Amino acid sequence: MKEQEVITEEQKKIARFAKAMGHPVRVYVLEKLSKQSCCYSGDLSEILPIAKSTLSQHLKELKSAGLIQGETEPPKIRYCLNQQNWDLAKKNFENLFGE
Amino acid sequence: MKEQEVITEEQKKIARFAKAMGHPVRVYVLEKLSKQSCCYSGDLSEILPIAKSTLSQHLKELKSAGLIQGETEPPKIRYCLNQQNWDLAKKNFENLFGE
DNA sequence: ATCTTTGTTCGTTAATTTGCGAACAAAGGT
DNA sequence: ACCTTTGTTCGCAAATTAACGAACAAAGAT
Repeated sequence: MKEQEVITEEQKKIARFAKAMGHPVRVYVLEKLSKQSCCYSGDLSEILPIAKSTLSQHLKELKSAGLIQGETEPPKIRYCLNQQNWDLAKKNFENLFGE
Repeated sequence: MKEQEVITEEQKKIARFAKAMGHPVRVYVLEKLSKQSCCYSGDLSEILPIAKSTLSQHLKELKSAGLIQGETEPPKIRYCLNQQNWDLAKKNFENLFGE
C-alpha cells in the first residue's frame, strides 16, 4: 500500500464507461442507438417496463458518462450516441481486451 | 411500458460484466491479469493504496462476475483471468461496439 | 390564455456499494 | 504446540444507486 498514483487515467476512464454500462436498461439503450443512430426517449419509454422518471435517470447517467447526447426538438428530445466518446470507449475496451 | 421481456440475456450479461468492470481498482486488476497471465493478491495489495480487506472484496466481485478465478496455492492464492468468460465478455463488447 | 405532449426534477424508500479495522481461518515453518 | 504469513469474513458507517409517483417545466397547438 502506498500513496502514489498507480491507477492510470485510462483505467479510470474505462471504469467510468463500464459503470455507465453496468445496468441492463442502459445496455439496451446503447445497443439500440448503436443500431439506429437515434431515437426518442418516448420510444424507449413505450417499450421498457420502467417508469419514465426512472428511464430519465438512466439516460442522465449515460449522458453524464458522455456516451450519449440529447438534442432538444420540441416537444421531444432526440437521443444519439456521443460518437466521439463511443469510439473512445470502444478503443479503450479493445485495449483492455487485447485486439 | 409493458410486462414482456424486452431485454435480452446478452444485454444482461454485458451489464453484469460492465458492472464488475465499473471500478478503477477492478479495471487495474483485470488489465494486469490480461498482461501477465497470473498474479498473487499480495502483489496487488503492495501496490494498490487500499486495505487488503477492500481488495479482497474487489477480487470477490470479479470472481462472482466470472471474470477471474483464484487457485489456492498455500499460503497464497494465485489469481488468473477466467479465460472462457473473458473471451465471452470480449465478444459481447465487440458485438455492442460493432467490430 | 389554456391545453397537451414530452421529459425532467423532487422527495422518498429500499437496496447495494465502498471502505476500513478487527477478528478469524488455513496451512506451512520453528 | 505455537508463530507467521496470507487472505477472507464480520460488523459497521457513509455514500451511491434504483425505483416510483407526484409535481414541475418547456413549447407547440387550440
